[in-house]
Formats: sequence, C-alpha cells, structure tokens
Amino acid sequence: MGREARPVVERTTEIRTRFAPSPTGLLHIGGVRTALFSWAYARHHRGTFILRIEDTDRERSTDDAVQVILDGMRWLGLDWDEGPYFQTQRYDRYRAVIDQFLGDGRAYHCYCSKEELESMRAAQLARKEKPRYDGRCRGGREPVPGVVPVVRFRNPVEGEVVVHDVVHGPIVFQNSELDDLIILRSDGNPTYNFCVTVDDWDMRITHVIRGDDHINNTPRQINMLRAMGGEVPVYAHLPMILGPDGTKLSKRHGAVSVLQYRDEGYLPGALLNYLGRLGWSHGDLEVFALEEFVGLFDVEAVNKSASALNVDKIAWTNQQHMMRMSGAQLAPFLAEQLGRSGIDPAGRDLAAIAEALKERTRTLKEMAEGSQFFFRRPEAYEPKAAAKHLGADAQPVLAALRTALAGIAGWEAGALHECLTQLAEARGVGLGKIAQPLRVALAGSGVSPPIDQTLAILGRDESLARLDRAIAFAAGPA
RNA sequence: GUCCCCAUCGUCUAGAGGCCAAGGACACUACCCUUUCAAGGUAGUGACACGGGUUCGAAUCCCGUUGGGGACGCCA
Repeated sequence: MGREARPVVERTTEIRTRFAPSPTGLLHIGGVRTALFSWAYARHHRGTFILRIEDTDRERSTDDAVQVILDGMRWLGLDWDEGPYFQTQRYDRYRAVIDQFLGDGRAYHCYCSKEELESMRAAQLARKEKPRYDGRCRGGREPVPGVVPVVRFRNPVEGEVVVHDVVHGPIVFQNSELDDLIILRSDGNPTYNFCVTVDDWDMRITHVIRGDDHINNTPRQINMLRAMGGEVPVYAHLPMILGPDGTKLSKRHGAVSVLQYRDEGYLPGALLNYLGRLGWSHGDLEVFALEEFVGLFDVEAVNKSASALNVDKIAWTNQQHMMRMSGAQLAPFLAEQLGRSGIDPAGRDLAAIAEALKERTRTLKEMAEGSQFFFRRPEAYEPKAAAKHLGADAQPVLAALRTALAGIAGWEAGALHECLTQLAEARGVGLGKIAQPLRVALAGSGVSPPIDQTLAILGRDESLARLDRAIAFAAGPA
C-alpha cells in the first residue's frame, strides 16, 4: 500500500448511523440498547447520528409512542444530529422510486386477493415448504375489476446474496429462498423493507446497526438497494435482549416503557451502563460513565449471543453510579423522585440527605423512601423496634440523651458524635446501646443513616422534639 | 415445516491453539469491619451442551447432534 497522506476525515468516510424505531409499541430496553450502540458508534467516530421514525403502519402508529421515543431519548441523553424524520412525510420520494421500479420492470402489480394468498400459503405449509409468494402475477395479469393492486418487487430468482455482517461475519442467502415482497400496499402506504432501503440510501447511512431479528430482511433490502443503484452499507446485527427468564422480552418482564425505569428511580447513566455491558465488554470493566463508553465502544467487540436481563445487576449498577456521584449531583434526582411520591422537599438539605443515603439504597426510589422520615415525623414507631428500644427501661437513656444533646454547642455531625461517645462512655455501655433508642426515636425504625448525620440533617429543634415524643411514648399509657 | 442466527458458572461476561487444574461482575453462603442498615474487605459454592475430527496441544479451528432464538405479514 502507498503511504501517501490521507485526510483524517474524508467526506466519504464520515460515519452516519441511525436509530429507526417504529411507534407501534413502547420504546423498551431492547430498543434503547440498539439506540445506545448506534449512537455510541457515531459519537466514537465523530460521525452523525440520525433519528428516524418508521410510521408507515398507520393503523398502529400512535403519537403517544412517538412521544415516548422522543422523551426517552432525551432523558437518556442520546442526542441526535438529524431528524426526527418521519417516513410518512417522505411518501413522494417512495412513490417516485416505485414508479421508477414499475417503469423498468423491477416491480409489478399483483392482483392476488387475500383469499388467494391464503390458500397458496396453506398449500405450501401442507407440503412442508416455506410459505411464500409464488410469483403468479410476475408475468403480468389483467387487472381484476374492483381490486386495487399491490406493488411487488421483482426479486432476483437465481444467485445468492452475501450479507457481510460486522458482528456475525458473512451470512449467505439463496435468492431462491426469497420471494417478491410487497412494497406498496393497496391502500397506498409503502412497506417497511422498502422504505428502510430508500431512507438508508437517501440519508447516506454508512452503518446499519439494528437488532438481529432483521438479519432475514437484509438480503431483500440489498437486492432493492442494488435495483435503485445504491451502495451497500456496513451491517451490524445486535443480539437480542431476553427477559430475566431467558425467554422473549414481554410486558411481564422488561418490555415496559423506558420511562418506567426513570420512574422506578434509575439514573439514565446507570441504565445505559448496564445496557452497554449486555453484549459488549471491555475486559473486566463493569462501571463506567457514558463518555467513557463512547471512547471504548467498538461494534466489532459486540457478542453474537442473546443475553438475559438481570434486574439485580441493574440495581447494583445504579447504586455504583449513585455512590460515585456527590450529594449535590444527586439532589435534583432525589427531588424529582420525592415529587413523584408527593413529598415536598423544601426546607431540607437534599444534598446532605442524598449523601447520607447513597450507599445504602440501590435506586432513587429507595432513596426517597428511606429519606421520608426527614420530611415527615414518623406517624408510628415500627412495633418491633419500639418494643426493643423504646420500652420503659429505655427511659433513663432517652432522658440522658435529651439532656446531653440539648446542651450541645454546635449542632453538627462531629460534635454530635463526640457527645454520643462521651455519653456512652459515661454510662459504661457501647455506642449501640444509646444509638439505637435514639435512632428509633428519630426515624421511627431501627434503620437510618449514621445517627450523628441523622441528627445533623434533622436539626436541633426537630431532633429534640422527636426525642421528647419518644420519652413520652416510653413512659407508656399504662 | 423451511431458511437464518446462537451456544463458557443461575445471570452478564473474559478468553481471538499452549499464559486456563478457565479470570472478573451480579446473586448466594461464611467471616471481618461496625452505632442500625448499607458500603467495603476476605474466603467459598458454581461453567467451557454433547459427539466426532484437525493438531504435539482445543473453551478457542472444522463437521455433526442436541438445545435455544429469530424470520417466513398488504407489522416493523
């Protein structure tokens, strides 16, 4: 090879990828993973990432689903450089290609009725053949009165198509296995395989990264692409994501809207981290930020086999991300989560609360739940904890606690801690003996962040008030 | 049924012929730390689907079997 200098970025080498969901269902975790890899590939190569909505199925496409896609992508931070394009806005272009195909014989009208197609299919199945259109209208057929024909692409009958897939290697298909697919429905709507082909070519997509459920569509698309004089892009078919039980993703598992993960308290960066590790890895690296992923990601390192969702690991990954963030960074997320639970976070130091809880909760939702007592005085003591720590015998400890704390000079964690250890020493007991009753008095249960931090966050007045209430409770009605 | 894809611990994975009596992570168990809960630390249980080749040597290459998945639509 020559050693002449090549421009670092040639126009022809600009990487262009796209994410092309259909708004017929919710954007779920599987779609997000596809979007992530496609996006990361473009970003890694400083290319262009395009969002395209495939809405040619007018019956089932909904505005709602479109909205989830847009909101989901924004929430995750998967930004696009072009689009969103809508296929329904490109009908003129599709029509032009179809007319061109019709004109040069690369496509033809088919007048077969649904019944005719159905019996053809039944016969083939009976013969244990792969059901497919037998091409009976190929040679031309007189128009059937009252029937609006569909348009079929005339697929080559002989030869083979080789799909050069970056993750799977070459995949060979015999043209004899393919049939003449419908590219224009009788209602005038073009179909998926055709639109994808036109769009990927028009939008100069260089790398088609999508789920491997599309492998079988690829040879048809290549044939159509060649028919319109296009060049074949690089294909990368990603393995599927399965439900936790290893079966197809369904609503029961994880095929829920990606926005549900937001509502369940997952950080976008953590979800993307988890998804990035499904089918891809970089040595033993488990926890990484999105920017790091972009730097490391390479579609050639993607696995071929499907992977199952592991809910525990999503949660673990989320906690790892929370622990790497500061309380201040976490605060807005916690505020949002508290809002979902109808709690007004005003008047409290959310950064301090998040800091205190981030290593003891796995999701923001758990964090919001665990921090409830900071915002609302516990309505009742957790029975077991109360029985153990707020009985009549606890009264002396609580009273001593009240006196010691009330006399403290600076109400902050360090001084509070000092005060508590001194009190424990004075009474000749371990810290646990006084921390637990105090904890139950403040939090209502035996679980809370470290007691000195809890006191500090709660503040002097509120802490002493809760202590008084606990003292009264320990005195008991009877 | 036909075509296509896939196959390492329960799960996610490392492994691109010798460095592997198979490494890491989640989960699980035990212990340590400890003011609760966590986090953290240490140790442990646990896998190359099976059968043939190729090779001095195979988790790694080839073939077959089995198992799983996908596609076969006027859905995408």
